[in-house]
Amino acid sequence: MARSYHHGALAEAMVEQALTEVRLHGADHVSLRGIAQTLEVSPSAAYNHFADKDDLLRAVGLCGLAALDERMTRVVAAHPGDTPEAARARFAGLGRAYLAFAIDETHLFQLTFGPLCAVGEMSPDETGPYLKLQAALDDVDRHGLLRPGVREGLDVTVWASTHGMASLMVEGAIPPEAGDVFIDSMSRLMFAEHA
Amino acid sequence: MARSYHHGALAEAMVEQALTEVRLHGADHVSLRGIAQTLEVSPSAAYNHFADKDDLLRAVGLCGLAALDERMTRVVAAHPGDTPEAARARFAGLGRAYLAFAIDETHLFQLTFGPLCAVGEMSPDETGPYLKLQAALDDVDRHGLLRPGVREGLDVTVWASTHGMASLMVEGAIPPEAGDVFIDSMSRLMFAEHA
DNA sequence: CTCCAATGTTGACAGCGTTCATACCATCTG
DNA sequence: CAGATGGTATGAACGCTGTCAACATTGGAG
Repeated sequence: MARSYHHGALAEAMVEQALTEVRLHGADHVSLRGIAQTLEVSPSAAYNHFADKDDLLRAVGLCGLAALDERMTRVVAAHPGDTPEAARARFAGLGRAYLAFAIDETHLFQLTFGPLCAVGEMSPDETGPYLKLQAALDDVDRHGLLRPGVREGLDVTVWASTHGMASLMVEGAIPPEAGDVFIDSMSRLMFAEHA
Repeated sequence: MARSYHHGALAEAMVEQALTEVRLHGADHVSLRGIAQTLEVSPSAAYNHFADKDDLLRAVGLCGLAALDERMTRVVAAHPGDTPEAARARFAGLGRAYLAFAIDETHLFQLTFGPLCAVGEMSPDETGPYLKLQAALDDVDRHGLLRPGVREGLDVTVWASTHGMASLMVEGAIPPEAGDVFIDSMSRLMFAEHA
């Protein structure tokens, strides 16, 4: 059946193949034709499943978001409990996971948060990373760890900071080792007493 | 002379044309052939001045950096003086200018800080924006406005925050109006007494 | 068993970046 | 003033791309 006229799961296969090629060479260097050839399928077969090339790449971008979300989920799971220490560990861990994702999966990160994917227009449940960050921030606040009067707008500020740090590291403007310095700096800014 | 066989200043003309097309449609939607056609020049003429298309786009990206730098220079000039108030105004103004640039020149911002341009490998004097931010941070610190023990790593943190905010606004993930909230939030985090 | 809708193919089109051989022409040399 | 030089532009060509319309094949529902 593997050799039959119909592929059976072309859509998933194309996303997967595109995903690995994006990981290797970046979104700009993947071609629909190349993917089709690797899958031993005619180039135009893709158009039964995707509106165009960008549509396929958007699907890959969603995989990137999912991968980031998974990393963050793991971090949350690794630091359970309702103690202040756990809350702080979760928060810092989430930041580190975000940066680690950007470094490990540079190309995927660029696609996911690039112009093609328009993160801004995603459905809320696809924006897991932001929600997790919000939750961690709430926990940290609930334990009274934040400096007073600092909470307003902090969700956005923290997300922006982390995302900017990740972006600049990906572009080579800031060396990857600076990640810890950043987390520390951010902690000093936010927390009442620095650990 | 305008009709002569030799153009005379093709390189500059191409960068300029590419710049306006990037501004309008984004770097992904400009073609070397299109630019050549607009300039009434053969497509291959470009290769006397640029190694390839990416090389031309990199030049455009530098224009973006210059434009940002110019905005920031204007801000510094608009708030002269060695008073604490002026220092704070300069600092906040620089942040706002960065965000405004990203919003006004979305496509240019994406190109300048995108994968193609590799901001990280630029010569130091091309990185004016970061230097200006550093200087403003020094001023603000010299006047004792910062919360104690917060200065270490703050250059990078502030740059990352602002850049991340700009990026997320550009991608549509955060609405442009949130800029002021961000500046306020950042101020609360950094400054000893909030204005 | 037949027909349908989904899925894949074939072939073509226009456009792209890039290259190579060639033509042009301002300027410097004799 | 003649001629060589070398930077600059041209033209045609190559291989590649995304995309489309017309056609072929198939599995499954009626």
